[in-house]
Amino acid sequence: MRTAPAPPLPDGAGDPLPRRQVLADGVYEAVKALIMDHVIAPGARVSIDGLARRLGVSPTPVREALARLESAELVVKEPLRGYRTTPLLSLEQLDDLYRFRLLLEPWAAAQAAARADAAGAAALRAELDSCQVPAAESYADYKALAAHDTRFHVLVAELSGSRQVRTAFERTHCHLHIFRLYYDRRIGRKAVSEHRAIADAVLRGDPDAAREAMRAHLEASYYERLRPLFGEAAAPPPAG
Amino acid sequence: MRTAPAPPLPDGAGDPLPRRQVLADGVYEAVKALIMDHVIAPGARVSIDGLARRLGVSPTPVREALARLESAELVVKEPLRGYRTTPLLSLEQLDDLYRFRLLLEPWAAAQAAARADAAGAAALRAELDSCQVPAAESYADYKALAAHDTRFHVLVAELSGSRQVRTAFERTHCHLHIFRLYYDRRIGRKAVSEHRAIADAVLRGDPDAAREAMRAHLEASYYERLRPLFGEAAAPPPAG
DNA sequence: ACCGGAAATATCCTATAGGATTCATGGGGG
DNA sequence: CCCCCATGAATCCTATAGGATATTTCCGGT
Repeated sequence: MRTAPAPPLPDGAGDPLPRRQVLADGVYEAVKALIMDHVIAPGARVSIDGLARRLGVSPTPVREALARLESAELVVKEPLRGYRTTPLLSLEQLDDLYRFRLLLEPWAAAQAAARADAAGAAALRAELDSCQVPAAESYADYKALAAHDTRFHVLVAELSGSRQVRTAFERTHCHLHIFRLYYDRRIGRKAVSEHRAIADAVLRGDPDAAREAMRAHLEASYYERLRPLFGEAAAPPPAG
Repeated sequence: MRTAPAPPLPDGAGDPLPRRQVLADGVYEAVKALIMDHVIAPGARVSIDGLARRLGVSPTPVREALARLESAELVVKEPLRGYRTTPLLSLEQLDDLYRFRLLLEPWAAAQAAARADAAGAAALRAELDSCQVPAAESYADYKALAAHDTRFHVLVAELSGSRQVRTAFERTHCHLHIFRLYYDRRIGRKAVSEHRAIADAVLRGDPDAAREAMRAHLEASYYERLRPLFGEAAAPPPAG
């Protein structure tokens, strides 16, 4: 018999959970973190009982959390065989993702500019101010910047006034997959300045400028930061 | 004490399940049917233990099924208080939904036309032929037509070649919400002929015609079939 | 008669047990 | 040496039990 614990984990990841109202929620976040930080490798199997032991809970809430993670496409279920983490984004999937973002987000930015109101403007300024400090190079700052990037894009989608667009965008979990793919700590400053350009256009109520700023931001993100990860082959434009 | 069973059910809905590989899958379909057929009313509470008793299974697979149904937005969870079915689509939500569809589906139809290949063409023809027979007025035919409509639109999204677009469209579960809203048995014939116009443009490889045919289909669906359900007030265009 | 609070009931949430299936290991045959 | 099959272990899936929380019912006070 092996009472041996699961493979050793870095720092505190996977330790027994702090008390939450519902365990399944905590398990969801814990497993998401394990996958995002590559503690559980892409394509690896995810044992229900194993996770339950590792997190110190019973399999029941783990099942519920995994069912939700499946809809985020971080894991896939094979009946009677268990769950498995999805592989990292391929180049084709990355192209497809940015083609999709180019379809939705410039439209959302233009709508946000056309609909700008006081509350929205305040929220946008608050989000930008939260990242006033150019992120240092620590891991914590990295995660903070990633969180800001996520919140900013969701906020713009929100300000478009279309719940469908916002939820469709959120359900891509694109930041999750992108930051899972890779992170270059030097990208922060440029991304933040591009965000500022988008926000300026929205706050000034200029739909065309907002649309264009968002398009430029997405293309810069793709060509300058992500596409190079896949080598030097010629990069076709994701826009179809 | 009331050992009285749950509210009586029409025909066989909610009876013990036929044997499936994994119970959670069967529970998912059964509960979806209960909600779609308004056996469980919009906004009503959905008891986990109650469903388990009604379906003759234990609460464990019911939990898993409900977690998945939540991501389809047919139910919402309130921690420690249980699940509740979502209300029917409001007029604002319907507008938003069609604005979103107008953003994605005409684009998808154009892409499908530009990329048309033999396999895709065959699939498209097969789907149309499956609805050759103009649907009669029975309930079974209604469900068959609804299923065809769903498959047709998903197929066009699929043929666009963008997995993001296809899954984003599927995740709206729009047909599910629309057919839950209402169904007029006389709409079948016109919808099918509109489908044929879209398919013709795709098969002939004409992106502009495909885009336009899809746009016309969506607008007809909205203005002629759905919008009137909400009364006679002036209908503003969903396109923003 | 109406409102507020306490007991009773129902429900949710988590843990555990056991049957069924799949995966891993080791030995025998080609 | 490689392949195939049997055995054992691990895992999944479902059911059930019990503590915790929310809801309903009932009763007394104003």
